[in-house]
Amino acid sequence: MPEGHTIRRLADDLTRDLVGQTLGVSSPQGRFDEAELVDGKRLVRAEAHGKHLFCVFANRRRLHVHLGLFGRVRRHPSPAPASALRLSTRLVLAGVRYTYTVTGPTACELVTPTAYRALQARLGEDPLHEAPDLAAIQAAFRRRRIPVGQLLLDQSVIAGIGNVYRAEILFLCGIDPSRPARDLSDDQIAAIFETTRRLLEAGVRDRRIITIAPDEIVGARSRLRRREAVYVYGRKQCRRCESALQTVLMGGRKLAFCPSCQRG
DNA sequence: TATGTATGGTAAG
DNA sequence: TTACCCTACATAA
Repeated sequence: MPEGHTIRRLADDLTRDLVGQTLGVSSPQGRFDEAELVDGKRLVRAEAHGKHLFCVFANRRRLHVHLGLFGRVRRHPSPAPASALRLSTRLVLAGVRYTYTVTGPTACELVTPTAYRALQARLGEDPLHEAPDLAAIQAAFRRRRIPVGQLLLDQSVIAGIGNVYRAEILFLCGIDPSRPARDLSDDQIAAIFETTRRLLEAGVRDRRIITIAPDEIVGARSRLRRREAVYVYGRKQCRRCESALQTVLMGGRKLAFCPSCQRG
């Protein structure tokens, strides 16, 4: 589930459902023992930066959640059914009408202002934020000779891209993933950035990753299977030209690309 | 029941 | 680069 769009959507949902309310905060699993420090406090704000979620409480405590690869968030009507509070549930945020539960996160902790600043400092531009700095991204590309396919997963450059979006962005921009980042033109970097923003925004709206053009969708969007919703990720053949896709391991993760559509 | 895989990240070597 | 952490689900046996 979790690339940048998921977390932004989650922050928006929490803002709508829980902000302004006094929350019951607990950890059935017991591994988030700081829960008691914000239990019974009013939630003031929920915000996303890349794949990181922050919840600020009225007592100025700040909750940091990172879902990692396995983390999942579920929303239940309050009071949550007992099945939602199973032993693997790390975090419960219980509001008036809705209760959110989190399982399997990489991080679920209260952060000090210092730790928060350190975290922000190593996160790059979030394309979903108000005024992202394109020039800073272009400068970051210039500094690196690693393959662009590897750079796109570096959260200190652009925050929020994951393995699915990486493959789709490079495809849509027609860029060979192996090209050194510093060799890309400013226009290509700008195109990568604009494509990232467009896809993430669509992901927030759709609550899922759909990268194909609207007019390519046949039938109901809800019945669109994941493999049919993308051009290259998880596929064997290019959705556009039917060429056999190539797969490389880049940044330790599988990356599929179309040798015919991505020569630039 | 066991195995493999997954939209992520950190820390050790 | 590798090992490791976190959970759920699909598929194999």
